[in-house]
Amino acid sequence: MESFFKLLTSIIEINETDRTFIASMLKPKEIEKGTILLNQGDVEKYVGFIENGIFRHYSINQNGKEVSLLFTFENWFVGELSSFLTQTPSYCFIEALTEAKIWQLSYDNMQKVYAHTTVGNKFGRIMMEQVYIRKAERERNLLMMNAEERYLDLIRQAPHILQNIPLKYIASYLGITPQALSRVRKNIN
Amino acid sequence: MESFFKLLTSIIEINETDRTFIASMLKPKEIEKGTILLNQGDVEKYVGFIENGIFRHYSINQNGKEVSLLFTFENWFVGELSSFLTQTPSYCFIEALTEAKIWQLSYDNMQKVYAHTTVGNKFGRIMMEQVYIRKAERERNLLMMNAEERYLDLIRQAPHILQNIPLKYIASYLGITPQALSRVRKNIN
DNA sequence: CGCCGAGTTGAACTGAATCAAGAAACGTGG
DNA sequence: CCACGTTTCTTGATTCAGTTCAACTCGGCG
Repeated sequence: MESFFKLLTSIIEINETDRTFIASMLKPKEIEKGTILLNQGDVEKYVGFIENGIFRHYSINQNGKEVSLLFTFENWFVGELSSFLTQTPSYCFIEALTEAKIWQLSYDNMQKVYAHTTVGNKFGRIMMEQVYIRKAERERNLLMMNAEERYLDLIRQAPHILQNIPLKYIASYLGITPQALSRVRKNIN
Repeated sequence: MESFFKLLTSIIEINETDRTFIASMLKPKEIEKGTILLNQGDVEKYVGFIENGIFRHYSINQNGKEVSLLFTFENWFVGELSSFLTQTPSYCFIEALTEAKIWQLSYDNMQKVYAHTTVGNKFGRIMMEQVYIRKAERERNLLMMNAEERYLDLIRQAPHILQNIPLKYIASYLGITPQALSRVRKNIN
């Protein structure tokens, strides 16, 4: 739990009361490798702070095509935000790619944090700003770069992904097939 | 300015003091059709609430390829958020597709609103949640749909775009050429 | 009128998908 | 620790969605 407050206090000062209040709402959860944390169609009830472990967010469309949307690592959050924020069914799955430990905060408790702490909304705003910026950058990459450029950008921006995630998932994250990624990698080496 | 407070009060209650404080920081701006509101490489100093008018956000890469990233309409905001929030150079342009009137809030004044009003952070958080959700949906569309599906989704979700924006811009928003869009449209009619 | 940008249509081309098969890595049970 | 089966990754051949290049139509505006 310390790692969560380390992130929090790097963004905002927090008094002891708020800290105790928030701490009381975080529930630890140990997760086995391969666990599906959230199913497509279910409502996301939690956002989890990752103490350790790696998660993959992915979606499957009507034709059975699967795409990876996000990989999340320690000291960041796991959870389907679109579903969590609106409390409507999720369009994506979340699975644990490794065993993991997270600290979960339920939607109801999140609302209490927003209502009863002085820091909640500011912290929430700044977190949302950060995830927004990442999504906006991804939109631009998908629209303006070809497969090779997107791959090069990924290994520049997030080399830890390459070291920890199977290539087939990286391929679908980049919007290409594993075969195409294999050829891109062959080409640049 | 009423339309801005209408949106604000639809999300959060606001007292007279805060309202007056925020109102004092909004500066009106009349904009001619074709005006470039923001240049690639410049830092976005304002976020603007659109009283009327239509704007296009677009980016141009090294190869001269231009893509439209966002169209914004009345009762919503115009401004390059990634640049505004980080106060770093923008990767995109904003142009007025029509004449327009907006209410501008500078970055410095925005910080004052966050620091000195009780509603600022909550309103900011909820706005960021909304723009995040839109971007996440767009990411999914770009990764999971082909050109025709993206077009059909656009006219379903945002028919006003089709009615107000030249097809060449819609094409690049969808990530395709005007020729490809023309063929998609021919195909579905 | 004539010009100019937007939109359409056609033909050739290309980046990436698909289909298919083999090689390498991985996990599991003996 | 090895053997076997399974999954991941690679490579080749073919196909296809969308690009590029080029020409033409249309509508608005000087």
